[in-house]
Amino acid sequence: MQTHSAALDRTFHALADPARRVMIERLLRGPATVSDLAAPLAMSLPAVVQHLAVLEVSGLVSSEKVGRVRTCKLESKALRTAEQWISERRSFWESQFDRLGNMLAAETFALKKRKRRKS
Amino acid sequence: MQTHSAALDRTFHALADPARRVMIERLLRGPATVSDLAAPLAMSLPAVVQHLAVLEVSGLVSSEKVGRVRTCKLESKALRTAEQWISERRSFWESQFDRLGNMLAAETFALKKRKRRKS
DNA sequence: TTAATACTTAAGTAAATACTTAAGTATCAT
DNA sequence: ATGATACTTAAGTATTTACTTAAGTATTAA
Repeated sequence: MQTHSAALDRTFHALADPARRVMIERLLRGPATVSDLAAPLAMSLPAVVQHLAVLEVSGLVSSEKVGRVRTCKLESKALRTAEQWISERRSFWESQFDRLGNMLAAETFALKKRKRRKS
Repeated sequence: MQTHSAALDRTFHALADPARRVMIERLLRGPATVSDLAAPLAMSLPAVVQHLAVLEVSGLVSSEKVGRVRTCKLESKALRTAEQWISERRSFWESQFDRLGNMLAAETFALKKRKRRKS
């Protein structure tokens, strides 16, 4: 379990913006140009290019320029890594206790704590 | 598919910081006090409290104060929502094409584009 | 060759982030 | 009552974000 990961920082940060998620959504349907990505967004082209840079640095998107057109596409690896981080932790958490077990664990924890304090 | 979600913004943003992920990691093992969460982190207590606020606003963590001690615990709902957003998109993307199909789709796209341009 | 297209670069700004230190305020233990 | 504990609040700062407008630079089309 590696929680200290600059890659995860970048991926989650990239996903934390609605404009960038809209761009990802568009790329799910297939490759797109910068203009294509900009079309549904209420902001200037340079702003979109900056969002694109965040997506590329995170590894979520790659792009290539041919002629004057830059074509962007999704890279599933980063998405998979982020999903895995969450998934591993969520399933650990959910399997560890059911609703009742959770309460029992909390009691145990409180008890141990009291003992530790006294010593 | 709802990509415009302030809740997702907050959850992904909360997950984008290594200190906050360490705090989550600690909470996977069970409830913890603010001091417990602060212990492994190289920063002041107020800084930790600020991170905790981010986690609480995102819904990833809840806390309750009893006496002078605030006890924090994980809430799996937000984690599940974030995981779902990624999972839905990744599986859509991955099922849509295999490596070869992907290339074919890219060709088709380029072709359509050329036609559009000519009309 | 000229004009339009598709970005790109640069520079500036307002707001949000991630901290800090200093000074509180309730509890709890003695 | 007094001091120690466990936060809390306030206020300040450096950096990063998320934009903007203006002015480029290649390509492509006419």
